[in-house]
Amino acid sequence: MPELPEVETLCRQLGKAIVGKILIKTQSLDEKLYHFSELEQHKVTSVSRRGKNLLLFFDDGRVLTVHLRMTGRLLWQKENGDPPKYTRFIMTFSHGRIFFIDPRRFMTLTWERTFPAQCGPEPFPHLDPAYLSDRGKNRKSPVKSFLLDQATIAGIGNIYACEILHLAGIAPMRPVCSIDGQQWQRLLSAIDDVLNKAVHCRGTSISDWRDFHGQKGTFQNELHVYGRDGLPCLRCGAAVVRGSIGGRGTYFCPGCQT
DNA sequence: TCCCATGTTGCTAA
DNA sequence: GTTAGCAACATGGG
Repeated sequence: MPELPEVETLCRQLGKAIVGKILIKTQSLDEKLYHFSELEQHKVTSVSRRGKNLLLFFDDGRVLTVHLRMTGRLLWQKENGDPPKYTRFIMTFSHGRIFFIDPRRFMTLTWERTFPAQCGPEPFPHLDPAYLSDRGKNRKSPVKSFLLDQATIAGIGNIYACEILHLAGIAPMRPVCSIDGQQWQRLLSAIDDVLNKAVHCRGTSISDWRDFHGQKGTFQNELHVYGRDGLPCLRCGAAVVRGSIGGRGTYFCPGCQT
């Protein structure tokens, strides 16, 4: 579910709600995971994002790294009341609670002195123009797999990879090493445009994504290819095709992505 | 019933 | 060393 724009949205909202506040209590509603009573009575000093990881820094120097995987959500609630269905973990502050909701239970929480980051550079808000083409110059793998590789770039997922390649006019199965200079420029600028716009839209609510306050994002209204197989391309009118690359559903326009 | 799913990891084989 | 493919994780929705 959550890719960079969704995690960035949560990061900003969470920062406003809990930085400087003391975590009073934690509760695990999933016996399989999450026994973090050591977090209690510590103050949150800052909140940041690394790729799709959300990082909560505490005043004892440790970091809680939250990865939402496919269906994880965080929801802030000021009032008392029952936790929503699929709530797996609860953090209680003096002024509200955070529900960690995850139907599929893939979400991971790790509590360490350092955060795990075998992540490549951040594409948001900007990426070094020379980096991508240099890293990709000898690679034969499909450019879409390259974009999804978190060690290459941190934070791009399946929806935004499809949208970025469509905006750049590049077919997703193209070998990375076949991308020419002008196409690298288009790719860079498409990464920049798509991610910045998606952050501005507070993410893509295609099925169940909601932000920290339960609101839908609006980028689902801006999608040009993702989920549009059989429908006309919004740029050239050809029918959008759904294929598979690296085992992931891949939407592209055979008319204007070459 | 079958297939799909916004993610990651680990294994196998080419 | 690369790379592609696939199962696994666990569950809901169409």
